[in-house]
Amino acid sequence: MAEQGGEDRVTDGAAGERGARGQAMYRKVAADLGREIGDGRYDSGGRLPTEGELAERYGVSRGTVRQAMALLRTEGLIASRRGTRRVVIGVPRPQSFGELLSFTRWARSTGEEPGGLIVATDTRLADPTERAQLRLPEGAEVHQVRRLRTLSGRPVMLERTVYPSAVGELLAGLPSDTVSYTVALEDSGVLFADAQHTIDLCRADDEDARLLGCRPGDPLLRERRVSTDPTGTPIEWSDDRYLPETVAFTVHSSAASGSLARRPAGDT
Amino acid sequence: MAEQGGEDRVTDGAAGERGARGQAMYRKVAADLGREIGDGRYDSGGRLPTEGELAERYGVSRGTVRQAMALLRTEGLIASRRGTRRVVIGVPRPQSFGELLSFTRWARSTGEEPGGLIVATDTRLADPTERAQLRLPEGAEVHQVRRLRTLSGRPVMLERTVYPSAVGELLAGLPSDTVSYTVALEDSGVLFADAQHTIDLCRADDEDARLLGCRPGDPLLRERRVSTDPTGTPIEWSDDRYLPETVAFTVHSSAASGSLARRPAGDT
DNA sequence: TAGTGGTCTAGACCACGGC
DNA sequence: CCGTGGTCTAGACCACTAA
Repeated sequence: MAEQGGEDRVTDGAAGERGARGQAMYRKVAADLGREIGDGRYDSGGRLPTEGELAERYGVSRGTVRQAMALLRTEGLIASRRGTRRVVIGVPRPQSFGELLSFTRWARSTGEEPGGLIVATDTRLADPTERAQLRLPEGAEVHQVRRLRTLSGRPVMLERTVYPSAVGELLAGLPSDTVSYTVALEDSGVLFADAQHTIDLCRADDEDARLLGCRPGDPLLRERRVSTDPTGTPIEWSDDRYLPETVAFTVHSSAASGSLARRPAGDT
Repeated sequence: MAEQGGEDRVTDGAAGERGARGQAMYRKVAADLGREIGDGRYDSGGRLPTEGELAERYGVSRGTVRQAMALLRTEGLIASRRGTRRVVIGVPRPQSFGELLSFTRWARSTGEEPGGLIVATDTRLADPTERAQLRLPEGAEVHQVRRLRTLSGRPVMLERTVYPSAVGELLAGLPSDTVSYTVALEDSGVLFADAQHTIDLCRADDEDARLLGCRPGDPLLRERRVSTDPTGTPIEWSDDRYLPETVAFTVHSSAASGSLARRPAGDT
């Protein structure tokens, strides 16, 4: 009767239902509840079923239900305290991690047509900042790509991304009309697992202005990001600058965990 | 030998060490490891001890160690996969949830002297947007406060915060020189548990310009936020506008959970 | 093949909220 | 007082990585 599982694809044969794609049971429970919340089955502020009820409904133990709840909590859908049932505090954000890292995926999810015009590519020695961000040794090379990103033909963002040479070599072999480097990398087995973002306001330099169609000194919303693969190895460092009125970032934070922070302006 | 615990203050008598302030054991383990990571005891990219080692070191079960690890993971300090030890991918951010919501706490943590000049207060019927954000019924009243925030006397941010009337009444009774409303509210038993933030770029209106000392139309970094208490009830809705070069926001996101999202520009 | 984390179970006691 | 979530234990099997 033991019910164990891998993250993907399960040999199965064990008891219990399983998510359609063989996902872990706690993920299925979380996904189901998230969907129900999104469908308005619970009012905002409404009470969820108890752990015991859910455990019985899905035929799992309380621990598994709690794992599902922890997921929903970090996603900002529910709040919980001892003594009372969990309550709904938010709706599912349709944004996946993939859509956050990939301009192409994000654009498509909003119904727009993404485009990318390569402005320049460059392979050279990493400077000290790049070495620090990508955790590279002295003398290491990096591959830089600058691309103008468009939504339905309209310039929206200028992207300057630096990759370690191993990743850069994969990119160099891609067809020149590749829209999404992120997707291409994932197809090559380079998986994105974590990212650290810094969001602030900056001023357009000459290149920004020329490509985005604004004037030097005009304000831009800047997102800088270091992404790492599942082994913790940095695989990209990017500086993305958006024209005003094109994008907003949303974050959930909670006393329980907290991934958002405010910092004095400065570098990195 | 059972080791259970409340979140604060524990009757104790049970086996095992406890954090100095009677915190849960898994929080102590997480805090210890976070400190060690911050002290450079593990290289970035370095491997952590195994679950078993940590369980033995602290005299707890593997489940408790895993709870601690889950915390460190959501905080962006470590990455983990099946088959290999966890690795360090980040350093502890000194920002607590409280410092994120309270300008005063944040300023002090950076060594600056925070100030707040009340520009206006207002009690009136909530407009439809405010009712939606704070989940108030038609006809409900809100209390609005506008304050100019300063760092060491220098204007930095203009804060427009709307509170439900119950909270507003608490604020109305405060001394006029109260620096931190957030701290005052917490002292009154109004606790902050969750917040949903939206970060984008906006243009200074006439009031912004007059108070912040810039010109109308100048760019500002805007953070809008709805905070809820542990019961899931919204307790504030705020629109904070920062002068450029004063602040940056940092966020960690991961494939496992994800609290950051990118959205097309628009309302809320 | 051995080491290590991912998933799950079954049961226990406790703290808190609300009736 | 009772319902509910928070914390913890002890043990199990599995999937994945690396030697």
